[in-house]
Amino acid sequence: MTKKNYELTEAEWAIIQAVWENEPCAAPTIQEELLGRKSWHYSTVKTLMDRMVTKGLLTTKRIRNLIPYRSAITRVQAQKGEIMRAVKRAFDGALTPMMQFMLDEHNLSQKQLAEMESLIRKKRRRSGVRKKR
Amino acid sequence: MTKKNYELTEAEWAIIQAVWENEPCAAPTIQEELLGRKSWHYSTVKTLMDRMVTKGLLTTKRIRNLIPYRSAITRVQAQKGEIMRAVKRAFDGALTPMMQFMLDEHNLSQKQLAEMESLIRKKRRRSGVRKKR
DNA sequence: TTGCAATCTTTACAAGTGTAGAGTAGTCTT
DNA sequence: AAGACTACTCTACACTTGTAAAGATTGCAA
Repeated sequence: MTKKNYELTEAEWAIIQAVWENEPCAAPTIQEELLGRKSWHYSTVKTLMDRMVTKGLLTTKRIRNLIPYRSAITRVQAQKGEIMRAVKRAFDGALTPMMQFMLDEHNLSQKQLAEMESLIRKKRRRSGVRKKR
Repeated sequence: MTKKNYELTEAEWAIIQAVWENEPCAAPTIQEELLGRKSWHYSTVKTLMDRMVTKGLLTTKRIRNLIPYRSAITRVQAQKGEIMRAVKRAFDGALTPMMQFMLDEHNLSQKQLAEMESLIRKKRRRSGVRKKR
């Protein structure tokens, strides 16, 4: 069971998002894709991507003179990592306090609150029946 | 209106937590306080703290040979910063999706869900009356 | 007043991160 | 086959972060 926690840097987030939407894809694709948001030169993007391969965030397999990249982790994994990071640092690892904080500190609209509520209700009903996975 | 977003590093979190609980306090105090969790030497702690002063995370005012430190930001500000960081990077800045993700991906207990629900309900009632601050 | 203990200052260094220039190697076109 | 493209490789450099040793000060105790 892999429980590894991925913590991406700002730049890595930018890259991997582009990869998720284009994989398999070569570095030039990503560089172009990112233009506008990030004005990174090709070598910048390539360097970042290669480092990400080393870290296990992306994978590659050379095909002649082309190196297609793929993501090695899913968006969900990355999102989880980001949340874990926050909860660990700022809330002593306790998720509920973090969620309560969010409810308190960010004023959500009536509609958002309503959505959350129905979501929770659904969840409660389900988890009453289902065994913890 | 200052809306600055503070993003602390791991080490900075450790330090500032100790400061919040002891301020005003000198560097040696913090170093001792942290022993056990972090086996940092005095100069390590002092360096970190001084850098944090430069960054505006702590403040000081020398009194003879003593330099008492105080936090320059509140716990809530720091927590907000941490959350903002996550929501910006991983959820495109949208808070509700992030909360929904948390509900979905981390299986909270019945009790936790119930707590959340009542919290939201309370919030809804209140925000129905109150003007958005 | 001398010395010791407590505290602070200065300097350093390795690893990680953001950023990129310059050069090399396949490939396509004429 | 030579030139032009395209994609890749290598190397570098500044800044941040974690970590700390060694030296300078200050204040109190004897």
